[in-house]
Amino acid sequence: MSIDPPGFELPLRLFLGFRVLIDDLHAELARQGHPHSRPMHGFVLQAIGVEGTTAVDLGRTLGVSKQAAGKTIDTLERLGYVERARDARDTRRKIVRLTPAGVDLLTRSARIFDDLRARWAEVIGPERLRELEADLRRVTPADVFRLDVPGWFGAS
Amino acid sequence: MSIDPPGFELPLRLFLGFRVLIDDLHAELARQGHPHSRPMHGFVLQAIGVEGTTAVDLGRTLGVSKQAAGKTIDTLERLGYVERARDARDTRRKIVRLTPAGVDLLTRSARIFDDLRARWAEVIGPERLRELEADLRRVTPADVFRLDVPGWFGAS
DNA sequence: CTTAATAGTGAACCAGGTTGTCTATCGTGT
DNA sequence: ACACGATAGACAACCTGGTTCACTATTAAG
Repeated sequence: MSIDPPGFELPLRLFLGFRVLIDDLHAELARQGHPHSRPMHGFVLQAIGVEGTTAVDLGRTLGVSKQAAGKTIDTLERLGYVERARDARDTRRKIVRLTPAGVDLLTRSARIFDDLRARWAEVIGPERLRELEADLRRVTPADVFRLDVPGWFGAS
Repeated sequence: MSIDPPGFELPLRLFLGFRVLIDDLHAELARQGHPHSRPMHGFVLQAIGVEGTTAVDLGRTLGVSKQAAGKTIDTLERLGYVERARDARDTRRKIVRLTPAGVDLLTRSARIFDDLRARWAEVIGPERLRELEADLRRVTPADVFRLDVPGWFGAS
């Protein structure tokens, strides 16, 4: 490689760590009956939450337009992970709620993430893993959503 | 948040760490005369390397089709970071090479990444940072390119 | 009660990925 | 020597998912 400073490895390793976790998660989710689940879905379902939300709010949470949020909801609805219901108080709004399949996906994801974390603890040791998480917490912002990964990384 | 296991934080922190580094890099690059540089560009320029490459090879390196690589090269060419030259040995091939602007972008990125890493070292301590990198190396694959981030995270 | 703000939707557009097709050129085997 | 398969690049069509603009329906406020 031409230009390979020490600082160049750090972002790569962080991303690869993220990616390997997400890939392992979805391989396991596919085995557990969610073959069509995509990386974005879990995050969106998490952002929707058990309380439900609306397209506008979801867009705000994820940092995308309400139209983009609406399209994502369409996809999740088609996959059976969410459903839309009219709000009696405000007939403009449509509440987006998790279906049992959506809750199942979130529940399994949670357990699988715990398992993957345990595997990391076996490799690098539980203490080092706790330190790694603590260190990352100190150098990253608190705001957890607003990933807006698709688009953000784009080359345009 | 509804479902918030310990294992759920780890991938988020990894991604946020990656993202905060990349965002800071591009904020600084914009200040240093590269306002149109996007996250993907640095990785692609790195993959092209000072030796140059072809669309087919670049596609192989990045894990995308040769057509997609060609489109990315079009963009970088339009921005003035690479240029295409005919290969005298094989007139089918077009060698993609970094322009001085492309080399400048890579050089500055390298220095800025080093600076950002130094800032992390100030926050969490140099020893902890080395441990963090060593630990990540043990849980991530060696293959550094093939990010194929756009698309991989998609919600389709 | 008029008017401004908000929720959702559709259309047009853009970026960037895919596959399929096509031409030009290279390289090899007979 | 030459035919033929493999390769490089480009073009088109299509898909996804993002954007903005425009529009309707409904709520909230002056």
